[in-house]
Amino acid sequence: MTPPVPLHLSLAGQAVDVLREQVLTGEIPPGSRVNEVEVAQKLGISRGPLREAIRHLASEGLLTLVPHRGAFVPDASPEDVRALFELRTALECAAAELAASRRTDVDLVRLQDVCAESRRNYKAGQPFPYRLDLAFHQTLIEAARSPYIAEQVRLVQQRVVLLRSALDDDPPHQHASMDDHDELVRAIADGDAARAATVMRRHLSRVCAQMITSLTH
Amino acid sequence: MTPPVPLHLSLAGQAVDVLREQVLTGEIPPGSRVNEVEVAQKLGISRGPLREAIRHLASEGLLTLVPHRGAFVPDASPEDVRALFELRTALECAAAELAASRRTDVDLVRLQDVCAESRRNYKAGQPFPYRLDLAFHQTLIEAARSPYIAEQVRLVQQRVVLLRSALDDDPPHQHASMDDHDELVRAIADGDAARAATVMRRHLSRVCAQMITSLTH
DNA sequence: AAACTGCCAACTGTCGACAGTTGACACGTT
DNA sequence: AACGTGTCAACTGTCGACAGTTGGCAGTTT
Repeated sequence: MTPPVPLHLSLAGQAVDVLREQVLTGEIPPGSRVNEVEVAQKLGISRGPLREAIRHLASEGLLTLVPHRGAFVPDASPEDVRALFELRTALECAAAELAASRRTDVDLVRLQDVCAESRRNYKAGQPFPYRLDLAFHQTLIEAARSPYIAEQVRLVQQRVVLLRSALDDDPPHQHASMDDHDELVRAIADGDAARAATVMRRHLSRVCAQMITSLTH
Repeated sequence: MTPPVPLHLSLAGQAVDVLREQVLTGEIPPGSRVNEVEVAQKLGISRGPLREAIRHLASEGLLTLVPHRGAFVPDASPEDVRALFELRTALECAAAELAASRRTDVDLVRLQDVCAESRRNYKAGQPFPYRLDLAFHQTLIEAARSPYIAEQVRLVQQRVVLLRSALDDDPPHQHASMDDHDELVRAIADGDAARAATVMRRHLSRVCAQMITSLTH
């Protein structure tokens, strides 16, 4: 029944998926260590594939390796957050510019749909789910049609998820984010690359500040 | 005495250095495969550490992995070059802006030194060595003081080195590059972030075009 | 009591061997 | 002769075991 093999990712690949999930959800908390034999047994695999998975996640920035000590889940300082957002800003501003000049009409519809769903959710009293924020930025990246930038944005967003601590809880911030998204879509709809970049920069600057304050309190 | 251990990199780490060198110099030509047992024997190590090294280089984009087939040195299409330079432009334009606003005086001196040495070299009839071009961009990145951007630029530059095919041979292009560098330094000296970004964008656009033409001919 | 020294357990780094898959070659069929 | 099939060698994926290093703990000294 199950497809013979194609679904059957290598053990290392499966381990990457499981570990990534556990790190991003905080099931393996920041600062803690990853014991190779212990985790390998828990996953029912040998240490070889698990090591491969660990190194892979380390290359994505989700783990940090210390020689002869093992792999640790990094916990971030405000300075780290600031530096990481400088990278994110560089990438996503460029993506916003490209999206403004390359977008198709279906790209535009997709972006508007995500924004609309966010509004609906919000008005229904629900918080602005991080899921929809991710979806918006993801859709924008696809509209930019720049595979290398897209890949890097994906990695950076992952690291942001790793550091984010309850960003969903601040209604004024949520409202501002949704406004930013709407304004971004308008700029992209107009094909105004410069304005798209400007709005994106302001948006990420706000998000970064919010993260740092919620990190230090 | 040699420090007790720190010099003693892990076998995997040593393998990474050796392999990276061989890939970047073309000693292992693009399109060719990396045989695990063969290379492991040649390096005098086991397959374990070598596999780790291969995966690491793959995460840097210097090798591409194919399940059950092995690791290959990627050879690029013009479309790849264009997409890669979109990423490079995003990163280095941001770096140029940051450098313009954060540079210290010694940063400025270093940049001017590199430019001066390039000029001297060029007037002496020598070609503009790629080494100095790398040095310039490296110095600019350091002046930007943004560690995450710096790391990504390093990785992208590496991939550019991998694709570049005799860029040193076109004198007009070299001249234009040196002019671009000089103008960049002036913008950074003035603290003019917007102009620095503009010049960097034009510079990389030129380099990209040059690479694509020299790739297709 | 504080500091130093030597030992020990736990864990990572490395190795060699086995199992499963892939692509190619040879053979047989139409 | 072209095509389909079966077999095989080569290589990657995975495993279990050994060696070297690290950090901590107990014992000793001042």
